[in-house]
Order: sequence, then structure tokens, then C-alpha cells
Amino acid sequence: MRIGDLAEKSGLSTDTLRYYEKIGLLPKPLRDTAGRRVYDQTILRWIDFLDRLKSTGMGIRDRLRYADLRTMGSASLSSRRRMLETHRQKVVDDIARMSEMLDVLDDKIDLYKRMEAGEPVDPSFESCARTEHGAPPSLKGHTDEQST
Amino acid sequence: MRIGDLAEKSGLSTDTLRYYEKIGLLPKPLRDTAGRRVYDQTILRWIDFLDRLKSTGMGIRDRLRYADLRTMGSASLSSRRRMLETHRQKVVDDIARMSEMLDVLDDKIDLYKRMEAGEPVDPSFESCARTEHGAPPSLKGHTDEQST
DNA sequence: ACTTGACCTGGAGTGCGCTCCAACCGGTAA
DNA sequence: TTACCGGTTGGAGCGCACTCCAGGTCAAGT
Repeated sequence: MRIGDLAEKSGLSTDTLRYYEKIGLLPKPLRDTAGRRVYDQTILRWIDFLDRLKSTGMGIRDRLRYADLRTMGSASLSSRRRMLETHRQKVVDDIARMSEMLDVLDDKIDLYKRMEAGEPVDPSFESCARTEHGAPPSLKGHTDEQST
Repeated sequence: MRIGDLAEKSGLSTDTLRYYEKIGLLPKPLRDTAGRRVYDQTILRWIDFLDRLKSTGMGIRDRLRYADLRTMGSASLSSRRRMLETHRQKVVDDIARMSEMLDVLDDKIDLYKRMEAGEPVDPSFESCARTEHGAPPSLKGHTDEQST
């Protein structure tokens, strides 16, 4: 498997694969007689896991640290577990934040729909108190142009 | 309310507030006689909403576009609604991806705990087939050093 | 009167994460 | 043989989102 095949299978560009190798995220692969990188299938699992770490918000530093620990073998097992547990908590927190935002968005989308329908809406009585809608009692007469 | 107070209340730095103003995310505030920015309380709701958009993965371009639409008033209501609906779907997808990752992490953390306890573990039989653990039948004898 | 501190502007610098490029090399097919 | 294709390297460039700094103004407190 050469770098082009791996790019296709992994969804990363050849440039990105070489970049990941350069910074140490990917192990240095074997080379064929012409000096070209030759990959084993197993690298795909590692890339997939790296992608997951990245797409769930782990930065390059931590991914690099995890990759380094991985090369150290079983001696680093507990360090890696602790990293994953820390990351797990971040993911849990992120899911909570995302879910909250979903409520905010639903309220807002609903409000906009009602306004588009020409329904008279007083933002002060909107259910969602944590968006920029929902004026406090002290503010009166603000319109969507000011608050949204 | 001056920029320092707003920074404290919003959690953004004064530099960031000025930067947001420069690129157009925040409306240009009034100035006092000395040329200093004076903010109204209502800006806090807008900043909070911008923060939410950002922290749920909306990039600066789209936030800028939304901010621009906002300044156009009610004429942009349906465009804004469509943007929010698009973003809502992204958030839903993100939550799904995060939740999936949670399962992956739980499996992996559990595996590591068992390995730390000295329990013999054959990664081939691991429950989680979508991580870099869980070798396909064709691969045999790979150890954590190769696969994790 | 002087000092302190918050503010002002414009512009440079930073870190992340790629992405692109020039210039080159080697194997294969017409 | 020639042309092409897919690799190789090192290094430059880019978009995002700030962050920091120099050098200045102004208002208020001692």
C-alpha cells in the first residue's frame, strides 16, 4: 500500500499524511526500493482513532503526546488511560454544551418562524432567557434589530 | 459600561472585543467625550449568542455573515432562520459523533484498565470494531504496541 | 502638579493545521 | 525512447482566531 492508496482509504491527503509523519503523529513507514513509503493495513485503524480524537476536540499537542506514549508500549498504558479519561470528560462536557445550544436554536428558530409569519412577538416573554433574546424587565421596546 | 467592564462580564479580553468590532462581529459602540467605547447591557446577550455559535463549531465567516444579516433587521429574518437551521443540523451531527466517540473511549479505557490489571486481553475480540483496536481476522498477533 | 491606570490606534506576531509548490527521481506502458 | 504518473524533499504560504506591543491620550485621585 503506497501513500496514494492510503490517502484514498483514510480520507487524508498525501500532503497531510506526510505532514503527520513529520510531526510524529504517524510512525515512519517502510520504504520500497525506490524510496517510496509502504504502509500496512493496520495504520488505517490508528489514523481513524487519531481522526476521532481530533474531531472530538483534541488538539495536536495532546494527540502528539498520545502518539508518543503509544510508541513506548505497555509502559505507558496508565498514562494513556488517564489521557483518554480526561478527554472523555471533555467530550461529555461538549455534548452537554451542544445539547444546550440545540434548545437555544430551537427556541430561536421557532421565534423567527413566528415573526416571519407576521405574528406579533414580544421578545421579553420569550422562553429562552439565555440567548440575546429575552430582554430583562429594565429594557423596554427593544426590537429584533437591536437584540438579535 | 466601558470596555474593561464588558471584558470582565463577557469573559472576552479587551483585545478580543476590539478585534470582534474591527471585523464586524460587534456593532460599533458609542464613545464618551474622551473617545472611549461605551457599551449598553444588551451587547452581553449578543456576545453570549456569538460565543455559543462559536463554541458549537460555527466559524468566523458564518458568524460574520449572521452578524451582517442581523444589522439588516427584519428583512433578513428568513436568511437568519435558514442559517440557524443549517447550524442546528451540524450540532445534531456533532452530538452524534461525540456520543459515538464516548463509546469508543469507554471501550478503550476499559481495555486499558484490564491490561493494567495484568489481565490477558486479546484485542481481536474487543467489542469495539471501529477503533484501531479490534484486528480483523486476517491480522493475527498484533499487540497494543502496534495497534494502539 | 503629578501619577496612575484605563483606554486609544495600527500593526506585528503567534500557534494550529494544513496546503501548495518547485524541483527532482524512478517505474511502467505505448 | 519518450512520456507520464506517482512518488520524493524542503520550504513557503495560508486562513483562522486571536494576542501582544509601542506609543500615545485622557480623567480622576493624592
